[in-house]
Amino acid sequence: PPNIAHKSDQISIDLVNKELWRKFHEIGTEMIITKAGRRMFPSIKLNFKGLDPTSMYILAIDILPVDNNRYRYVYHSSQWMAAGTTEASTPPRTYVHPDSPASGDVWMKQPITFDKLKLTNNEQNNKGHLILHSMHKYQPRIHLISCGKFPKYDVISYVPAVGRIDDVIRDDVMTFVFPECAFTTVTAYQNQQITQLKIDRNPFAKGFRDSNKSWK
Amino acid sequence: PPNIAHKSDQISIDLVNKELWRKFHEIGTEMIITKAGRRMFPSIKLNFKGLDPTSMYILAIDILPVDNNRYRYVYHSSQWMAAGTTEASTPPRTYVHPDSPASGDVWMKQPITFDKLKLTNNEQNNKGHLILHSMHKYQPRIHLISCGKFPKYDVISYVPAVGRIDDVIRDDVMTFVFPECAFTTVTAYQNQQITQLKIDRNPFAKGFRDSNKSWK
DNA sequence: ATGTTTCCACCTAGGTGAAAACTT
DNA sequence: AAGTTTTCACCTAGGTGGAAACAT
Repeated sequence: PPNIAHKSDQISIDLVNKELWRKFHEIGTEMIITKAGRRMFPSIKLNFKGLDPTSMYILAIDILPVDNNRYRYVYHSSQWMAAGTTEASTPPRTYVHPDSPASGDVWMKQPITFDKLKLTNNEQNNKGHLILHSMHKYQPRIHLISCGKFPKYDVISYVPAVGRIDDVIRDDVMTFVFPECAFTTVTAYQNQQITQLKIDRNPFAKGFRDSNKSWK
Repeated sequence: PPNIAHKSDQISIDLVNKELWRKFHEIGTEMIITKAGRRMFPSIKLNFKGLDPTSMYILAIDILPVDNNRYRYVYHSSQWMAAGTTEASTPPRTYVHPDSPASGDVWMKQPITFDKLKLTNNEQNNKGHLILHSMHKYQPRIHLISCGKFPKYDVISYVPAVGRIDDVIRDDVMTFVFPECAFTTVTAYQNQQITQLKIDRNPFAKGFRDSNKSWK
């Protein structure tokens, strides 16, 4: 259709903090989920190329279970083992990046981070957090949706509240998957290497930095 | 034109924190402006009624000088006195509310606050702050711009980056002025009653609360 | 003299992992 | 036993007015 950027454009997305993600992925990334909602660390940070500078795009993310298995962490082998299956969960929510919709211009100007996204295990959550089950493996997906030119007013960028994207026209949606962003959900860290890497890299996380002593 | 809400709709905007603004206005509201940019306190908090729930609106604010006078504060009479005129300043910037554009539904659901707006005296500011001159009197104006239905995707709300609205079609713009929001710009408070009221009401401002002693 | 800038102690607001309490 | 929730000390991030330094 006219006014809609199409897949055939040379659009590409790069995971900016790829190295950090891979460091976690080597060990086995764990994400804490809580009732109140917890950020992901690392967060997904993207670089865009090849967008039409004047077309509007909506950027969204969802997180799909990679299988129906429940996993448990086996300490002596430092591995996650499948431990039974669970029933199918409710359809995943979609988190719309708060800068959406924005012109290609805006998306390409600087790296875009999903740092406000929160994960929860509370099925009743009404704050737009993504609802996941603990002790399961998940794979985030990025969706870029082309939605034509914004009419009439030349406002540079647009930011949506948290919302859903349902019934999208598939031809205008590009989906990107970064395998290094897969993770296992937990309510408390299982692998101490993960804990240490989070403490080392997340500015908000300062555990027992010096010794093996507690704060008290 | 079709799809555009019109002035004839029974649209109204209420200043939610009217009482606080009037308390300041009685004394003579002062707003600190800095090079780096400073928030307004109070901030402008609005309630919307009568919008078309499914039409999109952009909400914006600008701040106009009320005259060409420069003012100085006369301590012994606790009054602002005109003290010479200044040349015409550059055309005022417009600050677009970061939730813009959003559907009438979203604007009406809860009070909308311009709490991210910052004022500066730096003419070279490139962060979208509103540029004002110190020791002048100003009047904020609210602009509500109807821009039709957002096409194709049913995203609930949109938030723009800081930007300008130029060349708007006047028929679709409603402008609201709250006289109690007028203020004088300063780089340091002149009237100590203003200082005290800010300290009392602004949660971020904690001056010498107990006595007349300094922190040191 | 008068107005501005810089720096800072003091706040609010909220993101962390650890530990203890709780649940099943 | 295994997993979840709650609480909390410790952080980052950033909004205040005061005081001193600076500028004109």
